[in-house]
Amino acid sequence: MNQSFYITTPLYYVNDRPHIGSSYTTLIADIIAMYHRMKGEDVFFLTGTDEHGQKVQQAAEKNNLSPAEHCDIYAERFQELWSYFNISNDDFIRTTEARHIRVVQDVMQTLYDRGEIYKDDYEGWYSVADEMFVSEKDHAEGKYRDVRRISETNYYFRMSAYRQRLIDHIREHPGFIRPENRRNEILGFLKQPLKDLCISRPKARLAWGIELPFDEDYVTYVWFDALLNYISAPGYGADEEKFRRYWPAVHMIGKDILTTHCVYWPSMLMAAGIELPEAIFAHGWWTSEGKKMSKSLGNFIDLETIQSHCDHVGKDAYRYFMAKEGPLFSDSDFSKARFYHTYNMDLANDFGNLVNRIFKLIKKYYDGKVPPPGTLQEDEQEMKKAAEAVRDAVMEHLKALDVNAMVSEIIAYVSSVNRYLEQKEPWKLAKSDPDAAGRVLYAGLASLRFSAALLYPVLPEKTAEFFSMLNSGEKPGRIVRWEDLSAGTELGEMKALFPRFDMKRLETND
RNA sequence: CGCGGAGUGGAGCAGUUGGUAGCUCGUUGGGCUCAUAACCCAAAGGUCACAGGUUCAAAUCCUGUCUCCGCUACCA
Repeated sequence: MNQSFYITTPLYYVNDRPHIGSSYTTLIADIIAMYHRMKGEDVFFLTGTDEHGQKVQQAAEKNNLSPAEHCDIYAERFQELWSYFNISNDDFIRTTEARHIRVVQDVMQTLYDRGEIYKDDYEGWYSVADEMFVSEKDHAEGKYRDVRRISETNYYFRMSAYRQRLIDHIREHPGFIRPENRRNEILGFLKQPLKDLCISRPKARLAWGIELPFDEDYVTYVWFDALLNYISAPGYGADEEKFRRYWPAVHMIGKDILTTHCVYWPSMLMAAGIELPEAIFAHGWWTSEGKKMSKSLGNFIDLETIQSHCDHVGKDAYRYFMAKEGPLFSDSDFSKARFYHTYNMDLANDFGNLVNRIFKLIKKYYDGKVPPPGTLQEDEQEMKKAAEAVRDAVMEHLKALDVNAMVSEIIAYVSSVNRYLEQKEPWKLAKSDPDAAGRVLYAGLASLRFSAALLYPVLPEKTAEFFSMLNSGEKPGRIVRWEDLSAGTELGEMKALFPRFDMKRLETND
């Protein structure tokens, strides 16, 4: 049986409107999933929505909807978004689904039976206005209004007991938390004693949640509920074969939810006796035009803005930018100028223009048919070897989940084909030495075909168009051999894959 | 306050067994004209935050200073 690969996005909370940040995690997870499928692996790629909790309940009330109705609207919105971006997720889980609730209650009961959960009173500051508990420090700083001392009885998970085991695991598995700076953050965090985690909410205060199996007066704390999706979706407790096949997962997350994923989640799994995730990768944030995105500044890059960019240069251009320039290891800036500039440089000038010139040369001098390679000479052998080296490098970077490096590697190769052409000048050779010109054009086209095949997860639509132009009967989705470009095939109709974007348009309208 | 990270030519970044600083973009000059005002070549531009120290030799190791940033959890 093929090797399996399981990758997840966080479950998106059905409260905020989707924006660039929501799309980024999903897009890079999608790209990684697609590369693994290209390798022939059996991939399970999961995303979904997190639908419980106080904020959902409040938002629903505000709109005069039941929480369930509210969730339906948002879940659909996310599904439409992923469909718009051609996201290849294999499953979409909603935490309000029965299959999920069953697992949450099952795990909850197991932990309770094992004595991992206990009941206790908590006394602390509570802001009535904001309906939430306030830390000692925040209260001292006067951040919240209407604060009073209250006490509440809740259930607690003995998370503190797992501190040392967690530290050991992180130390013994360097790739468990990535990138390394995040790993250090968590190790730093764990230097202090770990507290137990409050995992319930009294229904009197919050009804919208999964009822505790051992106390009907309480619902499960939303994070405890949500994290379990990673095992409920692949069939934990329901389809053991499927679960064993896919678990453990690689979790792609944003840096904001590092602690929940790297501390709460592994502790929960250890307590339940379940294997820990293979890796947790926390990427950085996008800034917008050089500034931190914030609700108050109102500079969130929302879906409408993204779609208008996609209308100009295609969805693949957006995927490409996310993949190549995205904040994998630190924060990164999304500006219109940078976005369109990158599009022009890499896709229009390098890739698109190169396709165009080679196709035109073949049309002009070879009647539109792929010329025979003849006997490849040293330079062509070099192109072939370089292509294979790029493929290997891309697969290495894939292991590190370094999408930035993967894309850079391929586009640098495409760029080298431009240099190769310039050096060989097939437009001159065509007149003096047609065989040599044919060989060069074959090598150029073979290199482009190889690159296009490798770029498929990043540019699914455009590489499909490329193969259709190539008219070889192939579809992207697998890694090809450089030398398998068959001579004699008549090229299909030509069109500009990536029309240049006129930067002047940025000044005039949008 | 504590812990951690960062400060490299105009911009964004590489650069951990220490040995005369690289990449992409931008800028300037040239070439080519098969191509989407594209492509190719070349040049200019950095005392590698600052001050000390170790060493034959430091962006790279040590010490101190300045600046920026992240984390410090039950409201995900």
